[in-house]
Amino acid sequence: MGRKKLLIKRLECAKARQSKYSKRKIGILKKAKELSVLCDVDLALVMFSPSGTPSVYVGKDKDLHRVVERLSIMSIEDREESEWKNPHTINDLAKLQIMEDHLVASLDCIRAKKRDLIIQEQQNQSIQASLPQGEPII
Amino acid sequence: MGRKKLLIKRLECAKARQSKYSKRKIGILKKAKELSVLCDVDLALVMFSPSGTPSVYVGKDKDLHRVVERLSIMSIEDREESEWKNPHTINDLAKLQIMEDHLVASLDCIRAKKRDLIIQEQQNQSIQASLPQGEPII
DNA sequence: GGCTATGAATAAGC
DNA sequence: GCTTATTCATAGCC
Repeated sequence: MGRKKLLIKRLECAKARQSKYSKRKIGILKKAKELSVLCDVDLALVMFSPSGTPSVYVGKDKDLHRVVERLSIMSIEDREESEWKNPHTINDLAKLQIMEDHLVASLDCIRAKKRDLIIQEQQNQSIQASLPQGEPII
Repeated sequence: MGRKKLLIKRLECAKARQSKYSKRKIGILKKAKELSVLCDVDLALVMFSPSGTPSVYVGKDKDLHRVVERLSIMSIEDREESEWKNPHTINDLAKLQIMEDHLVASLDCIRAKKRDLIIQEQQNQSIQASLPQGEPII
């Protein structure tokens, strides 16, 4: 769309990339929101500008939020690691700490779920064992 | 766009939601890919159809893949949990175990990074301490 | 899932 | 960022 047809290949000029990104980011964020609302659908979109700034849209399921946050943090971390130039070590340590905290919280959550499931399974088995004999449940 | 202007609100007919999703999914996936290629940008898009099938596009940075996979698994898990009807407990336990393993691996990775940073920081300090006195570095 | 009329997104240019 | 000529995505149909 636009005055001329544009070939979809990497724009070599960095300035052009940033400019194009600024415009199209708005469009795709709108599309994501429309799709999520119209179709009542779980959706997550994360993008990083050429300079590394993340933009996020998460539709409907708010549980996706936490995962997407982690996605953003991890990717920023990866980017800075690859641009490893200055010793902003304290800042990086703080970010790692945040990531670690997030992961520990997620682990706690998952292990709690596991415990619940195991307990529930045991209860099901004892109920089944105490039932009068009938057709075996498959 | 289209024959009439469409208001952006949840389509009440489930059949219409699925149909609309099928069409717009193609459009937004194309947009995501174009943006990622044109602007050479890291991007992740995950959607779940009304019936729960995930569609994914990840552009450029393949490290996002692992996180997006986890995003998909976790969201499927959440969905099935909310549709809690049949005791397919074993299956759920297996999924939780996969998630736990992923998280543990991520934690190991992050803690290793932390150790490296701390050691590096200590080395920087001892180098600095052994330098001749000059202007303090701020 | 394919077909058009139409509304939207956006390429160039300011 | 704002405007406008164009191309693109898609609503309603089948």
